[in-house]
Amino acid sequence: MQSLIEAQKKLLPDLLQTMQKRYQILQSIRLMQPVGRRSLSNNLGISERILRGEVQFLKEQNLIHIHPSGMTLTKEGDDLLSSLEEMMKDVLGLTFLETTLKEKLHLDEVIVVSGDSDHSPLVKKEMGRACAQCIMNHLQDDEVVAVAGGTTLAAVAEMMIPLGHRRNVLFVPARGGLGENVENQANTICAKIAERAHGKYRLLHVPDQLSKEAYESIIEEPEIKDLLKIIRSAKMLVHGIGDAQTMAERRKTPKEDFEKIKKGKAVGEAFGYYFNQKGEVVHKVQTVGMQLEDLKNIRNVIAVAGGASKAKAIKAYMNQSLATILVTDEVAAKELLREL
Amino acid sequence: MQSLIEAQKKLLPDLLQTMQKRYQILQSIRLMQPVGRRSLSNNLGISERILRGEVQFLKEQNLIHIHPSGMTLTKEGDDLLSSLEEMMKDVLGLTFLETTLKEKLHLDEVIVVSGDSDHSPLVKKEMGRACAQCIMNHLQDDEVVAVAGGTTLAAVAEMMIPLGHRRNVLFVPARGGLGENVENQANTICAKIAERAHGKYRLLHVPDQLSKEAYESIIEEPEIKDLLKIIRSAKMLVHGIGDAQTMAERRKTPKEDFEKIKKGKAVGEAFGYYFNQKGEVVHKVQTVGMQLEDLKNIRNVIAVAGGASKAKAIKAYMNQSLATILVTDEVAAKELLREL
DNA sequence: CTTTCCGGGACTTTTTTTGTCCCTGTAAGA
DNA sequence: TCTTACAGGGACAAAAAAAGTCCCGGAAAG
Repeated sequence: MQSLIEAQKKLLPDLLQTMQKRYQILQSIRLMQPVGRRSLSNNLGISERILRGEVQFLKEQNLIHIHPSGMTLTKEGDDLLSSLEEMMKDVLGLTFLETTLKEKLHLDEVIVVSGDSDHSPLVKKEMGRACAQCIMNHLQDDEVVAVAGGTTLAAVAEMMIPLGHRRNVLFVPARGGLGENVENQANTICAKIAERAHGKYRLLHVPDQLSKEAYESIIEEPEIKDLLKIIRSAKMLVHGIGDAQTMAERRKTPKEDFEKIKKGKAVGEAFGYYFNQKGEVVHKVQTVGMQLEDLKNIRNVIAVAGGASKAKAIKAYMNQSLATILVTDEVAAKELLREL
Repeated sequence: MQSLIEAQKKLLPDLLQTMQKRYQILQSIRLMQPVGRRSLSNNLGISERILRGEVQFLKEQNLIHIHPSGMTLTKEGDDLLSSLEEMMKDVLGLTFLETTLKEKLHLDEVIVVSGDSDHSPLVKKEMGRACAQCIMNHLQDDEVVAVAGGTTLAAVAEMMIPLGHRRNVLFVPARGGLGENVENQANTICAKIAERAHGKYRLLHVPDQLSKEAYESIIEEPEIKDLLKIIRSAKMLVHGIGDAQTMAERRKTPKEDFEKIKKGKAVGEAFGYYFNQKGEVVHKVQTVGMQLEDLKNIRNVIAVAGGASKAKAIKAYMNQSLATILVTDEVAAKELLREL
């Protein structure tokens, strides 16, 4: 197989290029459908005219459907895209990144999508799609899935796919409020994911920034107590990884905590924990729900994060070696590999 | 692998076409090197200008070398071509023909080259090349190879490759004169093959059309007797298959034999034996050397024949099921398959 | 009912491909 | 030694394909 590609490279050097272009177009259509030429060409950075040519071609191949409301993938196009996925990973060298990272980080699985999620929202969506697919691959009947917050998880939620045959899956937020905006809160995302997956969900309504006393009293509430128990029984946790400073700024972080994070030289953040380069916890947001020490009991801990800006954060978090699966993008993967 | 090709067909429909074109050009250069643009374009049926473009491309890819004396394959080009061979067989569906024929004809091996040797001398050469390669694949040290005559075998001789590491291989003609012209006689071809292979050879000098008495006396000659013994010890026989009528006409066939062939409804011929549709021998040219009944003792009986015109002859001969390997071309293979 | 996208038609410009003609150099045969 | 045939390649025009530009009618959403 590799030799075929090598031979083809020799015999048709621009084959790869063209193939990749069309693959990306199909991929983008899948992510944005139904979508028009203009917005698509904007997103892909291709001139509209040239995209039009490609679109016409794809239409002739019966890979896309053209509506007055926009373009959609046909069944055939969707199938083709699926079967193309692993080949393109090979072709683009993503398979190499995946296997190497998997070994070096001692993970069960690494998924790398092509591109840079810092620069293209589509790549972030694609990462979300890959993560959604990954969740489904590991999810079984009657299981609880804990979901964290953040913009990346929002992308996962947006791209979530139905549970299909899986029965009785419950989605819960991993932890209480962390000071995020509503759209990035674990609660919001959890609900959205569950809806898209056609699964059940329960939310954790606790105020942000609890005082010690309030914290201790709230965890005694029967309803909360019950839910916290469920959260700790989760078989799967899905969370993002953020740059420490960015996260601290985005959230309504109290001054003294901010100083603590700064002094501790935190570089990464995940579900309320701030890590320094060595992976040591320098600060944790005080809230209910899943705690770091619970992670070792969870079968699948899926971390999702991409973009060159997050490479350091990912690396720091990986030093904790609590995650079992990493979903990332090309630039982050390369950056990670460069540093290891 | 097949799915990759399928996907590529969808995404780049003219990929196959272009790839095949360039593959054929490379293949033809290999067969004709050193060769100029004009003769090459004539042979390929491509306009000279278009070939020129391709040639330039291939040069830029370092696949061919351009000399004042003509174009040659570079090492890289030759390697590429070799590794491309099996892929193209897959792509062009020749693998399917090979495996199907192999089963239906109960052979050890079937090799199908692309094209029609009736219409293109290059295809005949390619068949010769494939046969030469095949011979080498099965040949071992200290073995005797018996070689028949005919135009196809002449092509094999022309494309013969050196023995390489194989030691002490002896080439001998399979049978005595069959009435052919010099260039198609087993003796001539045997010598040529041996020379090209850098092997030894011995020739069988007996007149055509022997009378019974002459036949019986000649086989008592010590030198002849010795050689005949060697011929019968051959581990490999390489022969062509001809259309009965064509062969009878080409050779100086006596009237009564001609009638016999005609009345027996012979359709095929191989090393002096004429077969009817059922594979029954209706006439044999009286001469010394290998006889039909000796074939079952030979490890590798390689039959080489191509072109739609010979499909019936091949089929007839295959009913004898004495051959172990068939080297043919695409049209003959398809025709054979259609009839089976 | 208006606004906003949607696809697609039409035309020009640009680039690439292909056809045509001719030149110079080399190698083999006379 | 000279001729001849065939090698590759340069140059340029014609043709075709691709890309840029502008604009239109129609469906859907607000």
